[in-house]
Parts: sequence; C-alpha cells; structure tokens
Amino acid sequence: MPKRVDHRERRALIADALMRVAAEQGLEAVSLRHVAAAAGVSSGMVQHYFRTRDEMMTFALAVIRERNEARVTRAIAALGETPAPRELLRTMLAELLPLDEERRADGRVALAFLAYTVVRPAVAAALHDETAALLGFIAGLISSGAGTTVDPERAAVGLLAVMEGLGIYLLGGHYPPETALAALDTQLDLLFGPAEPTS
Amino acid sequence: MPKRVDHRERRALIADALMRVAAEQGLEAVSLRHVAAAAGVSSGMVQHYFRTRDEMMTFALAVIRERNEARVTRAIAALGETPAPRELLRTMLAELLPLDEERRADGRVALAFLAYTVVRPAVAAALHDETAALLGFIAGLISSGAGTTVDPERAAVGLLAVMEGLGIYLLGGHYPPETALAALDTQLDLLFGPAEPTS
DNA sequence: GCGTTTACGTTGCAACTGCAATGCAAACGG
DNA sequence: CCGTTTGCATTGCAGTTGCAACGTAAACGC
Repeated sequence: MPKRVDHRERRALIADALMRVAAEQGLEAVSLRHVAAAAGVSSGMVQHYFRTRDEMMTFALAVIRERNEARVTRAIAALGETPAPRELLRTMLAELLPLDEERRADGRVALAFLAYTVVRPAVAAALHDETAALLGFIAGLISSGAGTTVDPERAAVGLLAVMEGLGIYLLGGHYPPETALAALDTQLDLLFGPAEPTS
Repeated sequence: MPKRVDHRERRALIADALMRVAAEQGLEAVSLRHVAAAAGVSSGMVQHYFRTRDEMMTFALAVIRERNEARVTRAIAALGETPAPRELLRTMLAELLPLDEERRADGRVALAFLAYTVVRPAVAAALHDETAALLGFIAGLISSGAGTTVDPERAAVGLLAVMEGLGIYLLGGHYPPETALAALDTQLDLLFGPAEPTS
C-alpha cells in the first residue's frame, strides 16, 4: 500500500473550495478546473478524488448538511441540561438561519443545491429524511410545551416553513437579521403564548 | 417599416420555451441553442429578440412574476365584492403555493431564479419591491382582522415566510399539498383565532 | 532489485457554450 | 423600381466544459 494520504481530508479540502466558488459565483460556475484552481491543486487531482462532477456535488451537499447538524447540536449543547422547549426551539431555528456571513455563504450554496436537487430527484432523498426527522423533533417540542390547542404536527410544519422562508428572504437581502428574528419570536409567541423578554 | 411582427408575442414564445427547459432540466441547461430547439426556432432568431443570454433570463423572470400576479388578482377577483380579510389572505397565499403541476413548473423555475439572483444582486432589486408591497398588503389585512394582539408587521413577515417555506418543501416533494394547506390554515388560525370549517 | 498499487500531473478531445458576423428575403417608403 | 429597414437563418470562432488517457513518482511487499 503506497503513498498513504488521508482521503477524507483531501475530499474535504476540495469540497471546501467548491463551496467557496459556489457561494461567490453560483453553482453553475462550479467546474472541475474552477474548483481545482480555487483549491490550489491540479484538475487531475480533483478527478482522482471524484470520478465525476456529480459525485463531487453530492459530496458537497452532504458536507453542508453535516455542517448544519453540527451547528445545531453545538448550539443546543450550550443551552445546558434541560432547557425549556421554547428556548430549545428558538435556539435551534435561529441557528439554522443565515444570520452571519458564514451562514450566509453556506445558505447561498444550500439554496443553489435546493434548486439543483429539485430537477434531480435522485439526490433529493437525503433531504427528505432530514426534513422528516426535524419535523418529528419539532412536533415533540411543541406538544410538550405549547399553550394553545394546536395540532403539533401541523404547527411543526408551519414553524419549519417559517424558518425556511425567513432564510430565503434573508439570503435575498429582503430584510435584516433583526426582522427575521423578530418574526421568529412572534411565531413562537403565537404557539407558546407571549413570553418574558427574549435575549 | 418592413415585415411587421408582434415583438412581444415572439419574446413570450421564446420565454415559454425557456421555462419549459428550465422546469425540466434546471436553469443551467438554459442555453441559446437549447431554448431555440425547445421553441422550434433557429438559435439566430432567439438572438434576434434577446441580444444576450442575460437579457433573456431577465425577461423570463419578469414573465414569471407577472404570471403570479395575474394568478393572484384573478383568484381574488373570484372572491366577490368584500371578502373577509382572512379569506382573502388564504386565497392569495394558497394561490402562490405550487399546488398543481402548472404552478409546480413555475415554482421550479422561480426557485432556480432565486438561487440565480442571490449571486447577481443587480437582478434582485425587482424581487425586493415585490416582497415589500406584498408585506404591506398582508400587514394591512392582519391588522384589520386579526383577533390576537400581535404586531401586524411581524406577523406579516412570518406569514409570508410560511408561504415561501411551504412552497420550497412542496417543490422538494417533502409533503403533499394537503399538508401544506393544513399548515397554512393552522397558521391563519393562530393569527385570527380558530375559524368555521374552511372549504 | 522488482512488481504492484496509489497519488497525482499533463495532455487531448469531442461537445458545448455565448456571441459576432454575414447573408438573404420580405415588406415598406420614396 | 429602388433603397432601406426589419426578420430571420447560417456559419464561424474563441473559450469552456467533463472526462478519458496517458504519464510519472513515490511507497510498500517480496
């Protein structure tokens, strides 16, 4: 076994370059040579780690989802032992919003991938599962803490949609972060009843 | 003045072909030749009516927005003289959701354009205005009809976000139309208080 | 030493891209 | 009849694309 190299590290390096390109110029600018240049490597090397462009794309999409998941789990862990459902929900959803430049960059790529997968149903299956899992989690939190008598499932769908929609409008620059957060809190107020002043 | 041809009609014909291509294979598959083939014309003719590809894109984007606007005004007009705010709101938002195949096709293209404009801020200005106008309209309806004591502006932002998010998830096939409509109604319940059974 | 396997770099190619250029036919004003 | 303007088709070109095909260098087992 010759020349051992950390395979995953290289792939991550390339995927990182891909996302830089995608965030700045859109997914359609993501070509083998372009990504290779951004990563500072030869285009042959990119081909070595991803036999096809589509394979590279799929990997990058997985990276984004992992990053989001890591962000959320980290933010939740920072909440302490047994946070209130509403606080947990707010933290989680706010973390998924593109509120700073880092998350904006990720969000731009994610949005591009969203449009990408809509036309390629095969790739979209993974997103399906993620949504379903998130949905169940949110529904549980709502039913365990909401004051009003709403169907938790439906409310969860709505809440997730609010988050997604706010993300879209944030990326489009339609309004500033504070407005999005205010809208999110208003939404939570509707579900849980008005709350003591949130941070 | 020789050979008079309806300029707008031709452009509409081409834009229509563009959207068929975009809906089926994504925006990145939209090339001069491809669109020309889909429209059944020569690529030279496409060039005659749109001097650059970007000009063609911008026009297609405008067409989509006009179609949406027409859909909404038509649906609202069908409501009669003085509809209740809630009913008006529901009709409007439901009309903007990709609930049938026609609107799904439009939605796919719109989503692709969304990702497209995020990287090209110059094109996004028009969307800005549209959102702002919609927002003001919705806020007015809420403040004139909502039962709870919420800030109409914030609630409008949330409601619009719900609609956008539901649209995204519908396009992704994450859940069926009924689920989206149910979530929308739940959202309206939260704002206006539970209502008599909706159609 | 040698053979094999991995890790690249380089080159080449057919396909495609946007776009300019050119040509021609038709319709109108004069 | 003729020039001009418009509508459209064809062709060509430089650039880019994904990908295959090579090459070579390094690390290891034997």
